[in-house]
Amino acid sequence: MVSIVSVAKAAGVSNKTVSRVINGEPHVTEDTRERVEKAIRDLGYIPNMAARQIRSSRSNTFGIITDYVSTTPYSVDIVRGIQDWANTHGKSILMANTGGLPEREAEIWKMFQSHRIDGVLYVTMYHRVVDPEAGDVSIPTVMINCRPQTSELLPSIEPDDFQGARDLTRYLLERGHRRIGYIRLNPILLGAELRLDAFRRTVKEFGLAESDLSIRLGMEGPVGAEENYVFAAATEMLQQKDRPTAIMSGNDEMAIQIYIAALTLGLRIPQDVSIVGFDDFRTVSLALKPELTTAALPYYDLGFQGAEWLNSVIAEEKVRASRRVISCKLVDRTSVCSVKPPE
Amino acid sequence: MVSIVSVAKAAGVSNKTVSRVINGEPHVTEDTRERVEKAIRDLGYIPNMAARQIRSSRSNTFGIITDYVSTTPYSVDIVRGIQDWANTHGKSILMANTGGLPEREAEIWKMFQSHRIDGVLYVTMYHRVVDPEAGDVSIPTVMINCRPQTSELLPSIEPDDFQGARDLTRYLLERGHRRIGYIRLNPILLGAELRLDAFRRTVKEFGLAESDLSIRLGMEGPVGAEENYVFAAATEMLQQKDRPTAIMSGNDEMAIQIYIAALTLGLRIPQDVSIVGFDDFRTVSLALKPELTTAALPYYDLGFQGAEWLNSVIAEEKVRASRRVISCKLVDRTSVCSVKPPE
DNA sequence: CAAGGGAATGACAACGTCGACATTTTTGAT
DNA sequence: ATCAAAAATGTCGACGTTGTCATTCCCTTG
Repeated sequence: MVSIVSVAKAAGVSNKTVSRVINGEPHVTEDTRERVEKAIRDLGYIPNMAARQIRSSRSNTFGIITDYVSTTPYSVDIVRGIQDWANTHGKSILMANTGGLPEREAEIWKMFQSHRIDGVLYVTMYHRVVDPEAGDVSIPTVMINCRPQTSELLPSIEPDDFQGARDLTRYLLERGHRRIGYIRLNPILLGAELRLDAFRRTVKEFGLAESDLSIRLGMEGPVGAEENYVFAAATEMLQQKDRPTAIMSGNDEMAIQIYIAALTLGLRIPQDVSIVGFDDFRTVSLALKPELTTAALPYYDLGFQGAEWLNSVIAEEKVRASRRVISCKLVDRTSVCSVKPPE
Repeated sequence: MVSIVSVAKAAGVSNKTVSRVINGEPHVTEDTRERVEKAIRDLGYIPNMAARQIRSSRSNTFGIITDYVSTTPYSVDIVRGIQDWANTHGKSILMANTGGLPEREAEIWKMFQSHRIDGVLYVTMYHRVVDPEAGDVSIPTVMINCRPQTSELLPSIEPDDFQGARDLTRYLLERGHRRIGYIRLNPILLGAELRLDAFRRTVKEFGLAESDLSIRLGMEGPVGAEENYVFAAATEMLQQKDRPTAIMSGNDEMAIQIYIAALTLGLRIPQDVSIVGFDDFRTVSLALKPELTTAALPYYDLGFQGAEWLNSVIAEEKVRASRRVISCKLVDRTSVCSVKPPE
């Protein structure tokens, strides 16, 4: 393998000079620099990160740990965001997936340490504690899309589910909807509670009574094997005498079933029922006709900013635990229409 | 940082002996081994991959290059398959995304070489040539879910779109369907042609005439910004006098629109129209009611076997180009019903 | 008890890079 | 032309590991 030494030989200079050129250090004549650069090109030399790291004890590599995230299609954008930041800042990404198995997670931390990664991005779907294995070693860590259960041990960055759901609720209220259905997300998801809470509060602030609301559980159980009540719940909800004029869906995916339930009952969307989703999972929200009005989860930004944050945590060499929240943008499409105020 | 030297000191042996213990080499007394292992535990020693690599010029790391794959939610399973194989075989995964930009791809190859990765898994959605930048350097590479355009330069592993579509077509024919609609995938996708071809041939073998078929283009244009004709095409197709009794959808995602079109026209699924998808993108296929009969793309296996293959290519140190194909499993759900044969 | 042989252990160098420091060359002011 | 300061370049060692080869130890055999 061509090393710095061969380049030095070819260019007729010392290794150190080559090193200087590679790292853009000063104190090199323009002439020498060019000669070295030519030698580098000719020999196809590429610096050896391992050797570099062994000297500097900096690997310029971030680790990503995911649990089921890579299973849930929406959140690939988190990873894309991280990659984009890393790529444009000369960092590499080492990636591993726990599949939810604690023993595998322990292995992964070990593997990461063994690569002497500079920091970890811990990406999960759940509100959970980072494995002690992790906490012991003081690798800078930023949690993305989740938060440490044990108070504020680690920095975390999350979507603002509350704000997203509040905006969506207001959106419906402003358009005259007064009987609103709500089909709940699987309660094990961190967002479930936040969204429902936002819905309840916003609606109450506006003066609606509990009896104007139809709230149903859409799903429950472990990820990948959940019980699915959405279709049944939506059907039942829409057959009520005073059926809701609008339904908020826990997420976009569940909205598919609500659409089908409504259409099967012969209801038109949005004239007879308006529907809003959550996530802006475009595979779904754009496939539905009429296209789904929803709140976009800022997955890409979560990843991008998470990586950026991790980098600064590493630079400052102290982990300032705190929580950041990124807002969800309301995406206004065509699944909602206005309702005449009651005479 | 605690190194092999500190362990040796603590255990009162030479570094080499510690090295022997770590790598499970013979010629170490049980007694010594235990003493060393204790020292390792006490000090929390973790081997330094970079140093190891510098000696052995083996990084035990695979690189994954993706283009838009990580954007398309279905294919995250490829990555999961790779990770699972890697994890259970002591390999690490370095990951990068081109976003379709050739210049970034070049950078990524450089980054990979700089980490001296052992091999590359090239994962894309398209039928395309690997960048010359890649071909020059002789890093063992396996292509997943795509194939090199220039004949058989590199090993590739793909889903058997043809077989999947043939099985699905037969499935419909066996259930008495004789007028069948087909809504085509975006032609830039490798699978589009294969699936349509399989459909056409199977139907012809069976003796149907071209006039029994309604074939429409569902989407076209660049990924992420495609024109979407599915809903319109399905609506039009289902309004024909002799409307199809079954529709094959280019993929599951497009089936959403077909469902909605059918329901909006007051047709029942499957009694009035049967529908089949492709991919088994469970987020969709299980959300649709009735649940969608479809052909499961073997994404996980593609990744898992791709990694395994790459490993053997590395071991043999010669790249035997060839193509492997993994079959698609038909997933029989409830979106199809039998049709009485014409009297 | 000596010799021989294998098992256990150790000393040392080398991998590729860069930091600390040393040396040489150039520059500029006198 | 002289000399000091600055710039350019070089030497050397260390990072953590393991391969090569040497050394020490213990056991077997005669």
